Amino acid sequence: MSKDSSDLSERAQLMLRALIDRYVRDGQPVGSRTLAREAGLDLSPATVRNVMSDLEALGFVCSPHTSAGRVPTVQGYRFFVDTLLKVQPLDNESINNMRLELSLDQSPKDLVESASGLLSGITQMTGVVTLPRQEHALFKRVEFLRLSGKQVLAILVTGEDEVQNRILSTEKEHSPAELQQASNYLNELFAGKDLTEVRAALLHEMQETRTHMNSMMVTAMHMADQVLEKNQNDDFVMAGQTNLMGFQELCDIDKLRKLFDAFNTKRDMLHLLDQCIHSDGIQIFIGDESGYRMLDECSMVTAPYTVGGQILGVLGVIGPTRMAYDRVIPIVDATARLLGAALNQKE
Amino acid sequence: MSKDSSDLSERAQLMLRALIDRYVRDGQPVGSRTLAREAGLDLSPATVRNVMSDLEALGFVCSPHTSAGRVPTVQGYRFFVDTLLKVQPLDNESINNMRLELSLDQSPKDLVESASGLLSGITQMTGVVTLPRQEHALFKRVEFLRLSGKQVLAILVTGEDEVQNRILSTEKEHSPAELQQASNYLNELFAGKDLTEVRAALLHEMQETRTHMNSMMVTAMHMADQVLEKNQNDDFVMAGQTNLMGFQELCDIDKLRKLFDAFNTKRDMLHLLDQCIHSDGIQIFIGDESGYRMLDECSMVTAPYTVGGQILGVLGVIGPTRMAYDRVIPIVDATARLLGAALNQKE
DNA sequence: TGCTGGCACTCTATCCCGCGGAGTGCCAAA
DNA sequence: TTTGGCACTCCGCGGGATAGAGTGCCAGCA
Repeated sequence: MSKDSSDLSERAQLMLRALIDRYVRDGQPVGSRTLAREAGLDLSPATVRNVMSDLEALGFVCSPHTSAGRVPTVQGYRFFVDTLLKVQPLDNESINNMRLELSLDQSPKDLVESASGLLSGITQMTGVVTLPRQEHALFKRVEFLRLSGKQVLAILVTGEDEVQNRILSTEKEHSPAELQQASNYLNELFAGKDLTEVRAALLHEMQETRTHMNSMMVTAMHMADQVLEKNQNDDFVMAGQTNLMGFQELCDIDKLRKLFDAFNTKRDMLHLLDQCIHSDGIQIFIGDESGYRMLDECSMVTAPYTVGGQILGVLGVIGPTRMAYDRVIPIVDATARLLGAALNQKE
Repeated sequence: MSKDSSDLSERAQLMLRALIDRYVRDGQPVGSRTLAREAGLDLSPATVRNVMSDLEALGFVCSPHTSAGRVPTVQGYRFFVDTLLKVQPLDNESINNMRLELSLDQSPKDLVESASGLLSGITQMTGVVTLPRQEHALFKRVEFLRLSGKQVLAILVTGEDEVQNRILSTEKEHSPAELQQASNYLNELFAGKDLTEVRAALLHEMQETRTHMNSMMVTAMHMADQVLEKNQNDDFVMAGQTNLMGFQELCDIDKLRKLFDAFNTKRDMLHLLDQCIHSDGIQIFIGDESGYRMLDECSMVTAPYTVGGQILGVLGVIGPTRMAYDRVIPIVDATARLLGAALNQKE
């Protein structure tokens, strides 16, 4: 038999799958006797041991100590996920229940909360969902209100009545009439475009036609620029963090603390989630693959969610490396679809 | 010696204080020998034992088992806090550092975050701060923007440029001109009043002068009512939850989980914090005094923060029952003052 | 009357020991 | 290639034994 992992004997693959199945179920190292019974291959423990030895040589399993059974390694899980895994499709009832949960009349923010709650509720692990990016939302209109002094309140209405406001500091005081002019000008110019287009148009206008602009237009452009500048929706929502406290592999207070600290570090989490937004399907980080130490004992299964083909964000599940990938993957997948659909109805 | 706790012998009080001091420091039951050394009373361990026996009879201390030292009970801490405690005033440098942290140009929301971070950072426990109530904020103006259909965006500007917006559903479609009229009317009527006054005036107007109102006024009133109705700022910010993972008394995964779940239950936490907002000074819940099971092993020290004599919210620290109250109390107190001051500058 | 030293007692934590169970690796036989 | 057998290893557990810490009580002393 070749030592090349790419054509592992079918029997060995079966055993690896059985071993992971079993280990995922009860978290104990799996011995040859158990596996012989479990794998359904009608082999003796001794034979199983030989196969296990091969799998160990390939780095797919290892034993915590001499006389314990075997445990899957990160490479083992990886191989399993990449080539052995058969996901269990979700039954319609579950999907309908999920759809129901996401179909109530909710704002995008609420939808994201619900989705994250769903993920953690169903998987009994931690759910995470980024807020939808606004880049491709439609510019509907902008209004400016004069506050005190040089402060101006900008109100940006996008998509289907999503509202954001920012307070701008202007160089001089503007009269309400001036502000009205500015907003009229911008609304005419940009109505119906999406925010990236608006941004591009803005840049273009400011560079090319600077000479043809009167002062009102300059002001308007300048304020619009400020409004769009801060328009990064870099945030996410988590749910069910405490679910992870139930797993023995995380019962160590110290690991747990690192993990929770990581959860609270927005910057790192966003960076991690950002890595998933570009792959256009399910993405799986197993153990230390994420590159973040605090997630060493954890895996993350993510999927981007889209509206009209545009990726708006990512969602996923974080749990111990020993998770039921075949169950989690379709759940993440379905949630991403349903969230996309729910957001679509709003927009 | 009388058994009445109100006039515990001075010596016994000294010992109780010494015991709590010591126990707070290292978390181990305190024995008679240690205490004899510590209390500075030049007594033999045997004498100390007699006093301890009295303290135990009074319910101020107890021993985890026959041959362990003594540990303060909730009643012990309570008596200590109520009558023995001498708070250590904060040195000016610390206060200045804190003031610095809160003096940057920040929105109220950011200030609250900073305050909560301060509390958790300095005490190495968990900080919690409610968002400032808006009830006494000044009504500055309101604007209405027509969105699609019967949706109207209401923008309420209060205090020093605090902005809130709500989306209202109206019964019929209003033209921009109608909305302008309505906002003009309300702005004239309410400018400069605080929100409770506005609410009261609104109620009064709607009941008394209904007959004299034209339809525009009715609309305006109705919309104002909707705007104010949802204006409850029921939220809080926590920081440093993971700090609590460091304490042995909470190393039990199960307790920890209950605690964290409690933290995530907004409703309960708000209810708890609400109980503190009415007492006009430092409030201390020790152990099960809060009435919430999940906080049984925890204490909470809170103080309301005020601007111009009005209580705007509560802040505090949550930590193990075994906390250095004499250190925590002045920190909570100072933070409340500083946050009040910082908010005052903004308003 | 209050303080003290002494003494017996109790309870815990820790180490060590021995043992059974589970599982492995290797080997020789089928 | 598979299998049964066998020796070996390691973990986990229960059972003393022991040391340490601390208590309660008592009798003596100021």
